[in-house]
Amino acid sequence: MVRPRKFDRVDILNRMKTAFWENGFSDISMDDVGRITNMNRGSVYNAFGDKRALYLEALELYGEQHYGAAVELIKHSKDTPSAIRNLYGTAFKRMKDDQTHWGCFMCNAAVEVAPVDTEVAIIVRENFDALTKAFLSSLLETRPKVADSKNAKNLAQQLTATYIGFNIMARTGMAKTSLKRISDSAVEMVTA
Amino acid sequence: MVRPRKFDRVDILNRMKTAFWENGFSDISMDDVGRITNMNRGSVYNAFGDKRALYLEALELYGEQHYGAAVELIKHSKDTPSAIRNLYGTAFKRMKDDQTHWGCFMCNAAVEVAPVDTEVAIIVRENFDALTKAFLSSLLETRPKVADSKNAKNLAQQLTATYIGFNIMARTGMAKTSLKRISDSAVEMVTA
DNA sequence: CTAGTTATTGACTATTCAGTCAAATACAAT
DNA sequence: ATTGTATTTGACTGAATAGTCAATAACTAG
Repeated sequence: MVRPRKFDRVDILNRMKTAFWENGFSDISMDDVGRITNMNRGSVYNAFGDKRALYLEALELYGEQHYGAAVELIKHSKDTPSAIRNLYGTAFKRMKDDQTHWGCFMCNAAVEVAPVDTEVAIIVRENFDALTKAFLSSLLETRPKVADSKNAKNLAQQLTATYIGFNIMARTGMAKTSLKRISDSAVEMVTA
Repeated sequence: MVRPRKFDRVDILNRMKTAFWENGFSDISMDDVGRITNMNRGSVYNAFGDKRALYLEALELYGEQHYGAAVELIKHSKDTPSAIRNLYGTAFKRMKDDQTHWGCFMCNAAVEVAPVDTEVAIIVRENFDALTKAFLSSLLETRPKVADSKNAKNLAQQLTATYIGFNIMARTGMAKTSLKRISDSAVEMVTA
């Protein structure tokens, strides 16, 4: 009855997730989008709306994938120190796969877009908060002594700030030996 | 002998520092620059070169002012816990003055420009490193027990990461009560 | 007062940008 | 095979972009 789509929506969003992650919102043009997705300009507008809507969907996908995975990883780690090791381990692994240093799309959105787009600001805060909550649960469940001696909520919030700072520093091309210090210190921080 | 300049170079750079800090590089046009500085387009090019050169000077000025001040503040605080209290105290004070949440120009540059401009990347890393060195000196000199029990270099690096994360989160408009947790936890971390 | 030097001015270019649209197309149900 | 419907296409628009330049203005040393 209808002409079928030539493209896979999820595949397109994954490609745009990567592109926006690397280059930000402003430095990706709709011409770039066409090249990256192999879609015609008009088809993109027909399928996704405008550039901002496309960015929003890509960012939400990133959140589900990366922050969702981080929360799960923390939840299923045997205790907070190993949760932190696992979390930073995946970040380091990604830096190896593609010699570039990408940092974190959510953090980039916080800097570039959140101040001028309340919807983006909300998404970013929600994802940060989810990470903090995961740290907090982990502490309360597996490190009650640490949680008690240090104010668990404050500590969880700082662990999120540390993770964000790590990703910003990674994006500047800072040496891995320096980056490693951050995760080591974070581990030490939650080790009774 | 020569026609004198109508403008004060330092004043112009301070204005542009604020503008780039708030809006980033891509979202400030040369028309904006003209409006912000009350300078004619051509005069800007004559005085500063191109947009990138202007951004570089503004960023370097920010580094001297803010990171320079932070390093001095840490150096002249009586110990690391109070250094951290003082550092975050100035950040909170600024957030009060202008109800907006600016975060940190250096962090914004790390995200938006550093990945595509090696000179900016170097400036950003240098400023981050200066902060880390200041934390390290403070620890070694005023908290030798903490420094010894925890690996001071790792800890100093994490304190910088925490500060960066704090500024990114501030830029998303996160509640001050949540932000306060970060600095409280950082203080707790260096309290023997 | 004049000459020499640099700053200012605003109009100009050529490019890039996000977004639009009418026409053509591909399919599947009948 | 025909028809109905959503998708694709590429040319189009108008606005915004960074950067240029020749003419003009302002000052001061002599």
